[in-house]
Amino acid sequence: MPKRVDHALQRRRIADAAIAAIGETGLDRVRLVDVARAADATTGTITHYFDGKDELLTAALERVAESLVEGIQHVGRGDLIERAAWALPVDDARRRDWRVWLSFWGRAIARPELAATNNGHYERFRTRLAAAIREAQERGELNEAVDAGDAADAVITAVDGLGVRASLDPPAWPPERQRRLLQTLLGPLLAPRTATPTP
Amino acid sequence: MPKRVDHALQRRRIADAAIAAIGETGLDRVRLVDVARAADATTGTITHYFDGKDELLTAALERVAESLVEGIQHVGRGDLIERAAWALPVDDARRRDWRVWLSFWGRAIARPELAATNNGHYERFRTRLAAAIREAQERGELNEAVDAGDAADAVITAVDGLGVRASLDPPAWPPERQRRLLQTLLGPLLAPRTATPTP
Amino acid sequence: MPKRVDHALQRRRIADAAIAAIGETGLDRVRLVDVARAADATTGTITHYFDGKDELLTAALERVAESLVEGIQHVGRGDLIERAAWALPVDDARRRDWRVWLSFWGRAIARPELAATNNGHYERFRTRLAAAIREAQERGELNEAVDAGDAADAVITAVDGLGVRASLDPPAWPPERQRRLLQTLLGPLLAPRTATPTP
Amino acid sequence: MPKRVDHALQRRRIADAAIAAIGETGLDRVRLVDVARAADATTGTITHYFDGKDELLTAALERVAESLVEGIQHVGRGDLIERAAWALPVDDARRRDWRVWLSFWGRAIARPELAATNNGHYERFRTRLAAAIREAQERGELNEAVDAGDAADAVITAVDGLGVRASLDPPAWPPERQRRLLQTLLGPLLAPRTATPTP
DNA sequence: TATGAATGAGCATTCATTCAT
DNA sequence: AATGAATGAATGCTCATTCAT
Repeated sequence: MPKRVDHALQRRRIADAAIAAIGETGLDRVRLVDVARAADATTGTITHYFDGKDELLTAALERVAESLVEGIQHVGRGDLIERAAWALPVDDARRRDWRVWLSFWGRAIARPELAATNNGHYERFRTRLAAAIREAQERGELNEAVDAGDAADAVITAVDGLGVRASLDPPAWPPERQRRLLQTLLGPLLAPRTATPTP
Repeated sequence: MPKRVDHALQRRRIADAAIAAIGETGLDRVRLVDVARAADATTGTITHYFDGKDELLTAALERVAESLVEGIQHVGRGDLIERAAWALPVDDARRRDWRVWLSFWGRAIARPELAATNNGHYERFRTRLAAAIREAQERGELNEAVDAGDAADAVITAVDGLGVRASLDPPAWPPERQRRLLQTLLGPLLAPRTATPTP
Repeated sequence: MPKRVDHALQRRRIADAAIAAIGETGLDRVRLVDVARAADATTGTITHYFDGKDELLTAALERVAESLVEGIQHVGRGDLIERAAWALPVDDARRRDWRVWLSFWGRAIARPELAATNNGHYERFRTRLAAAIREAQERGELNEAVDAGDAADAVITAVDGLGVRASLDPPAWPPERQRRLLQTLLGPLLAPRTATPTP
Repeated sequence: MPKRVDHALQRRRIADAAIAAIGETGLDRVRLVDVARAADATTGTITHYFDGKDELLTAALERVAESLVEGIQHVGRGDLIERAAWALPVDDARRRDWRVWLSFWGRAIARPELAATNNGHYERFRTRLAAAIREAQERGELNEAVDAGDAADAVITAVDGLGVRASLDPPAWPPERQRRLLQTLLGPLLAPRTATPTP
């Protein structure tokens, strides 16, 4: 009887190895062998599960996006800003994801398909986030004067901006500082109406 | 005597060509020939002025950083948020710069020297920005309750986050939408104190 | 399972091809493709077995040194000078080795590591030779008045000097002439004392 | 009035610079710029005086050969072996010449014209040397039993063999050791017959 | 399935040579 | 005569991909 292998599982295993390798070597420099080594496999095996390097790399990106979405969902309910803070590069796993995420931006710049994938992810983030914001507004937890879609964009923007900065200069951006700046940025905007100006 | 050439000028010319080529082809894919073609020169000429591809590419990054700093300074005084908006990918030149800037982040991830250069630029942005904010606060134009350094970080973060998003999905982010979101994000934070809650 | 290949054997095969190519084209002009062609392989394959051109070339040198040492050992016992003559460029194989050997001298001139390798080989030649000479002296076959180390140096010097000359002008130096000159040079020095003429 | 330049002098100056550069960088690695720098000129100037790199390099070799011949002649008369010893790499100038000389052997291996030039030099050395030996034999200073041509070959061979060894491992071969070995090698062969031991 | 040897296109880099000034 | 900017051919090296076992 031939060795029974879970195809999907193997793909995930290798994609994770790719994430590790990218974080280590950089997206522009990872070789298939690097990924192979990280997956404790050979390049031949990788080719067996992925149709070329590009597909593998894209799979790695998908993995990161998934992990982000899943993660945020599991953070459970609670203060919106706190939940958003979970996505920042505040621990090793998150930092690793950010390094990959960031690298793909540069790549997407000149590759419409990649950009499209990326934008799709953002679309999804935005939709979910807007829904959550609307609910919170209805519960009176957030400023109701702000359009939920705009607020979602604001959150995404703040997280992205912070993610970039902290990913490139981790020593200067310990988790606490990241959280504080996120609060500084989003607090005044999202705070319940009573905090809003009265002309 | 051979043709007299302004060395520094030539370097700038070629670095600009590199920016164009990167914006076109992507940092990870530009070949020296692409830059050469864009500069109306040959690879040999490039080697004459730069010590290899890496040096050329880094010079391109420097050029972008310069152009950003210079640009912002020339925007003249006026509303701080308006001035910051100038740096967003709102026109062709700015979009081009952002494409390059963004690409380098992915590269810097795995190259400490590049990351250091990048962080140096940010340090400088932050310092200048904080000074400007402090002045504005003294003139009563900005919320004095916010620490100038924190405010500077907030502005940078917002601009970066927006830059990323708009660079990867330009059709969805016309200049007006970018400006509006920037205002949404930073307005509440920087608005003069008098505008702050009263009841 | 992929084709099973003896790594060491392949390296030897390719190194031999390099020797052939060097002998043909000259050390300063051999290209990787030349070696590849001679080995009936591609440059990619060579890179698979050697870490760059330098390593390949050095391996070729090692191979020549080995073949020389082995060869001399197999010549079996007998007259010392006759055995030394075996190392001269007197047949195709030996001529080929000499062409390579010679070429490396010029290279070693400006590369300390190469010079060191070279000197290491000489050290070994000298040690073995001196031992052999000492034994022969004890058997009364050689002049006992000469220090074995000095005699070894003399033999090496004579062989080298002749090797150079004959390698660069083979038509003028048929094997017989080489052997005769070697005998002329070393005979008087090594001949048993009693063999010296008494008028 | 245009600058008056001694064409031949300039050629010599540049050829000498080439010798220095070769000794420094190695024949296989010298670039025209290296020579230019050593000559305190530019590559353009070199092209002006030499018809390409090959011609320059060959001129350098000629220079070395000349300097050797001239030198030996100026050593004046006296013991033949002592005069030959002058040509060994025993001082900086001689060492420099040897490095160049040696390098050309490797090159000549695969270039018949170079080999021919080289062999021409040897022919000349041999002729002169044989004449000197014949004279010395007539004066009774040298062993008359040896053919002058053979003796000349012996001297050349010994000097070459020693030159190689000492050039590649100068620390191990101080002038004194070189001279001693030369004496050891050639003494028994050239010594006047009466000087031979009689047990 | 998995392996890893072999391939070969792609590219940066080096450098002799040309030539306008 | 001299300069040095510009050229572009030559070549080593990298690495994704293929495929026999």
